[in-house]
Amino acid sequence: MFSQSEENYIKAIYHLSSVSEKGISTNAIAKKLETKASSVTDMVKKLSEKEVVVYKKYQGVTLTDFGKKTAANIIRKHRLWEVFLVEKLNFSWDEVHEVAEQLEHIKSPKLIDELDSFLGYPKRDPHGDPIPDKEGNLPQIQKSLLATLEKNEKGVCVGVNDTSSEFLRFLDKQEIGLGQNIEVLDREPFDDSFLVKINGKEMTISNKVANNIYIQKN
Amino acid sequence: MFSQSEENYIKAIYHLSSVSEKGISTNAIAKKLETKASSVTDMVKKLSEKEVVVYKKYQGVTLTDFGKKTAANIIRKHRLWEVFLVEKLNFSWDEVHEVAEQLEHIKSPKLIDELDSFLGYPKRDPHGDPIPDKEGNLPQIQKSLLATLEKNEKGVCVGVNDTSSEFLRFLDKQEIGLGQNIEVLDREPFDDSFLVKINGKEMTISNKVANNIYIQKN
DNA sequence: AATAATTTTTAGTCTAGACTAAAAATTATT
DNA sequence: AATAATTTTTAGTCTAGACTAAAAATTATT
Repeated sequence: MFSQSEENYIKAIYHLSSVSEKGISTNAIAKKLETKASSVTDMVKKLSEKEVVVYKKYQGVTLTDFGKKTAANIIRKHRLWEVFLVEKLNFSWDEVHEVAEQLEHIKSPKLIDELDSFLGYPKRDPHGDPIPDKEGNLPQIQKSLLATLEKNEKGVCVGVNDTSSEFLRFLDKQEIGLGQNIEVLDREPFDDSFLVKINGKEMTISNKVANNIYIQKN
Repeated sequence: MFSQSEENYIKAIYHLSSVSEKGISTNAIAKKLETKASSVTDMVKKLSEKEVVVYKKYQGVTLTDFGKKTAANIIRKHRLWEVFLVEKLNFSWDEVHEVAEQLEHIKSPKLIDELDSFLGYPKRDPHGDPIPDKEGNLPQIQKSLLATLEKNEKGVCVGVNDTSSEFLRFLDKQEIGLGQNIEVLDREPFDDSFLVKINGKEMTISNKVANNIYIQKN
């Protein structure tokens, strides 16, 4: 059994691992968790004791298989709760994150199994991210950043990179959402912006935005 | 905003207050929370600082109006989550307590309002206890312990005193549940047991059990 | 290769919330 | 009313998890 604090570290390391592939630095973890590197060093030693991570001084940290499974389980809970909030409690996708941060720490296997069943075994959370199964397997869908599409390529919006309320509310305002068809009509070299057709509507999209929308090509 | 620990103290004091009416002793609180009186003294000073309780050394503790409202809010959350677990997630009434103990600490007014609405604004939790409204008002129904009924008195089972899984599972086994009609056919002076008819079925009930079932007389 | 800059760890503190043992206050008993 | 028993508080510790400042190690730069 892990404390909330330990769980937050495990989750942070997991998320950082999916980007960098090799040892995660204490600094990177500190930044993600808005804490200090010295606090991270302490915690990482503790997690190493508990066989959650492998840690060698000055070498950064990697999750063990046990650690990965633990992380997947926390993320499973987080994402299932997000689905619940949006589908059942009228939350919008930009409101769910901080509540799910709390709910993910609730300890009860029955609760989460029943919730999964109650929600109809959803495969994705409201931001398009896949929900790990009970064993911690996370179906990896292949998706591309909108920013990587060439002129005339088409696809469906399947996820977002930035999940901040600011970005999500921006998408709502632009009426951009999951499941919509997107076609790149043109790319503007001057500012790397995109002329796209989203759900039949033409619009210009900045490079920053294009770097935060995931597309499944078709 | 209160810590989980502070919330647990507030809740404990609230529950003890409904029994005793006057200053709650640190010892009583310690017993309820399975901690030591010295720890309680410390916490009670802190809660007094925060205007949640009135505390005079050696005089016990009483909740302020603010404290009562805070307590009612925690209990509201606890009981709404219990309804959710039973109605939506197939928990039985003896399984909900410890999960609700965790869920009651989740901080999100929207969450709890939406949950209330999603559940259809329930008035009672699965054990028959009333759910405080948003303002902290708790509709007090008048109910009597089965043990206080005279021969030939009748009523409906509306609640339980002991909410331990052991007792609740015992009631399940005896097929005794909320909403059922109960009639006292006879009282046995020898062991203070009761001969009752519950839902048409005659049975003998010990004094201990009769002291843990609430009846609304009719 | 030596030095400078950066990152990471160590050593020492702090706070919340628990604990034990002893002291102080209250309540019960003679 | 004095003493005994009980309850409550105080004083001092401990642990988890945070922090700062300094030391040590690593990495980058000349």
